[in-house]
Amino acid sequence: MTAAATTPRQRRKETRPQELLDAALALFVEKGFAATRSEEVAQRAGVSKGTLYLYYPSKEELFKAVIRHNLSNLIAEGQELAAQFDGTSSALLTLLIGIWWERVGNTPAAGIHKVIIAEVRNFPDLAQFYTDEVIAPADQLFSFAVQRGIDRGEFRPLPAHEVALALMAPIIFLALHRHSFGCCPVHGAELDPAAVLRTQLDMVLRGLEVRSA
Amino acid sequence: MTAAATTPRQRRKETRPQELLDAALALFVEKGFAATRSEEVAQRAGVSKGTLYLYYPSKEELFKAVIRHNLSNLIAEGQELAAQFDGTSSALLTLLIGIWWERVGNTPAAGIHKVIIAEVRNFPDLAQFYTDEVIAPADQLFSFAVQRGIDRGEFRPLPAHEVALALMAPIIFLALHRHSFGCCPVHGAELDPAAVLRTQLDMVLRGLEVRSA
Amino acid sequence: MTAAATTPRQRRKETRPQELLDAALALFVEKGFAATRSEEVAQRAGVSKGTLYLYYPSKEELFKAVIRHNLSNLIAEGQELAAQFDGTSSALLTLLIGIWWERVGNTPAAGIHKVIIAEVRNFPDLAQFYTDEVIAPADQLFSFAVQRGIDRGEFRPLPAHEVALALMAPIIFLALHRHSFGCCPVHGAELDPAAVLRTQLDMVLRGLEVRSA
Amino acid sequence: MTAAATTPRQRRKETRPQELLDAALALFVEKGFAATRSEEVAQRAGVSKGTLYLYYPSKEELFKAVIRHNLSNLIAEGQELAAQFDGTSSALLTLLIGIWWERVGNTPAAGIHKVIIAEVRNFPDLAQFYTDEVIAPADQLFSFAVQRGIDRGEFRPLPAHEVALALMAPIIFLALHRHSFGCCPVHGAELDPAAVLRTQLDMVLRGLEVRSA
DNA sequence: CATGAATGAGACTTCATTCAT
DNA sequence: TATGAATGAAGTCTCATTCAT
Repeated sequence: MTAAATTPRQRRKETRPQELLDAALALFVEKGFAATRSEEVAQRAGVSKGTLYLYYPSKEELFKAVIRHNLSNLIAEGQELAAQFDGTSSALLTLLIGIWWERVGNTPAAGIHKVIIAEVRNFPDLAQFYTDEVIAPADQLFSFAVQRGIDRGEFRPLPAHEVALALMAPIIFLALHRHSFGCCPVHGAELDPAAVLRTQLDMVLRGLEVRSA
Repeated sequence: MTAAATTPRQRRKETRPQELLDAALALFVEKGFAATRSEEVAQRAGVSKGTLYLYYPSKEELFKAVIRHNLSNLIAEGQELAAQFDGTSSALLTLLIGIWWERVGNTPAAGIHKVIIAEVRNFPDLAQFYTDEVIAPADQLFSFAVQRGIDRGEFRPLPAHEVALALMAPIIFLALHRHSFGCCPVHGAELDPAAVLRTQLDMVLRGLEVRSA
Repeated sequence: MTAAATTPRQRRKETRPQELLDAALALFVEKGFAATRSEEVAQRAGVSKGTLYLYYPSKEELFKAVIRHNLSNLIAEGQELAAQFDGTSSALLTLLIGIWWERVGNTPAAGIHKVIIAEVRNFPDLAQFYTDEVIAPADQLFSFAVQRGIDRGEFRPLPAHEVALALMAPIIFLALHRHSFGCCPVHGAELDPAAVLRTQLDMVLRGLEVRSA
Repeated sequence: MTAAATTPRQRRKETRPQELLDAALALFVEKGFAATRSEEVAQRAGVSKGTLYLYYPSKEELFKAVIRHNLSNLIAEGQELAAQFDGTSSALLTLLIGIWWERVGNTPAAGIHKVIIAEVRNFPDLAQFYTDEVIAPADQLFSFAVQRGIDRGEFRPLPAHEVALALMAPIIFLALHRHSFGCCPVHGAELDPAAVLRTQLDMVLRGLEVRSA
């Protein structure tokens, strides 16, 4: 009856959005956007269905918030990092991919891409939002790093954008796998993600670099 | 006696399955498995809802039939081809990928993988079916071709299975893209698929081959 | 190619109605009227769905035919028998019930009453038909036999119609049981029908007869 | 701001189950289990289809709840009463049957047996539930009362279980009739239920009692 | 006569969203 | 703010009946 400095409920109020976002991320990734029931999101966040709608006016807006919260910021960081980077372009790319792996690839956030790919055509607004907020900036970031390597004579003069895609392909491939077959106990689809990622990037970088001799 | 007031009610038992399969493929790829209404499939095939269920006892069985019809056979062909192939392993891989591109990548069938990835977790039976019928055999096929190259001294001695994945990654990446962002008029996500595929595989093969000098 | 005196198909044609009626009786009794699919009836009779509709224009007409074939005739026979009977009224009733048991109670036809009871309210036409063709005549038959006993001083002077019901109740009870719980392997509802019938009728007749001393 | 355009949307969690149970009982008895549409139940209870499913997860569970609510409790009461009863066994049986008539026979609940009989074979789960919850206990109750009469020398030493059936037969017969032919305006099937019941039980008891002289 | 492919109304159940409390 | 009861549109699948062959 005597109030603590901040009662549990008050403290709760400030962290609600975060809790909802986490719950939503987990469920969207697990079941997809359409198949996730809003009640389940609320339940997992420990609130009622009504409360969810108090914070986000619809399931679609909730998903946008999830994307913003988990990906948009990260990409911005990457862009700053790239702008100030000092070492070789191979090192830059390796660093960027390492960061991605740690902060996204190895977390539930990697599943967002799967969800988007699956439902683009049914939710065009969502698709456009994701393109603007995530795909375009990420593309730009990798293209920049590749072009930097070409300009500095480290890489062969290939079309930067396509090379960027070649670099992102294994990343995305892995992210998709981890959140589809990788999750289900489906016999015959096991993978060691870190090893696969290393092998693939190694191969691509090796094919990209100028051969000294 | 007067002009027909109702539907023609054509009888075409022979061609129905094919028509239904085509309609189903198109819609599953466009909207996903769960989001495709069975009535829509029927309509697109020019029949009534009931007729669809005359041929396939459930939406899930319909999807399995789509997979079998579009992918299972093709993979079997590839396996035969690989077994009798005579040229270099690079040529074999290039040929296999070329065939895939022509018969799958460049057709709606490429979208099946997207659908599966999206819905594995909600339809485990479907996932297992796809793994058994498509993923495992395809994996085996590419691994075989890579191992052949290693055994014949054409490729560096890398783990065959992981290299196979590196080869399939761009294919799958492309297939996914073509049937997600590539379909929507989403500004900023355009791609020239054939060119991308060429670049990526080129890079991987280049990284794979033994350097003579 | 040379025709036999009667080809199988020709012989079939004459027995079709009988076969359809038998199949229908079995299925209606097993699953009820509404729950029996007409296709199943056809299948069990070894013909196609269309053929069934060639002989009976609707499921309802088919059921009426089943009733007529299995019950109407029997009751008419009973009425003739009662009219000419010579012995005691107890003997007459025992005979009538014996015949019923042999020709109806112990055959699938006993299930018809269950079906009717279950679906009267959804199919009033059927109900009226059954009342006119079966219930009323049967009632009349038993009432007649009871009244005969009273008139001849064998039975106490009770209201004949109500006594008739008391006599029919165990019969009907048994028929219903045999075709509901008695069919399912439902633990705790087993019964020895013949014994039960004997006990019950014994009791009723004993309560009905005039006590000599 | 203007007059409500939509439904009142009352909130009455407390009274809903009772209202739904009543509506369900009425409709199941009128039309049978399979033929009753869940939407109709909801409508009759004054709620929407969705609301029904808020309280009972399926039509089958709804029916089970109806059975429990209307019969299970009553039988338990009867068992207590029988255990403490002091008078003759004839009086006990007459009392039990009187209670049944008042609380079940003369209410819609009497129709439940009809529904069950009609659909046992199509819904085995329901049948088993009814057997366990109703038939077995009722059987036990009547058998107990009969055996008590035999043990106390009031009744002839007949097999108790079969006598119990003879006593229940008219009850059930009546219940079935009241909710089948008795409901429809079917000419030729009228009955005065109370009188019939009296006549039949009288006769059975008369046949059961030990004759003093 | 016989067939069985085709139809389409209709059943149960789910779930995003609203709103009275 | 927070709740959770209530809504109703929508989706899968069934089946009596029809009709072209």
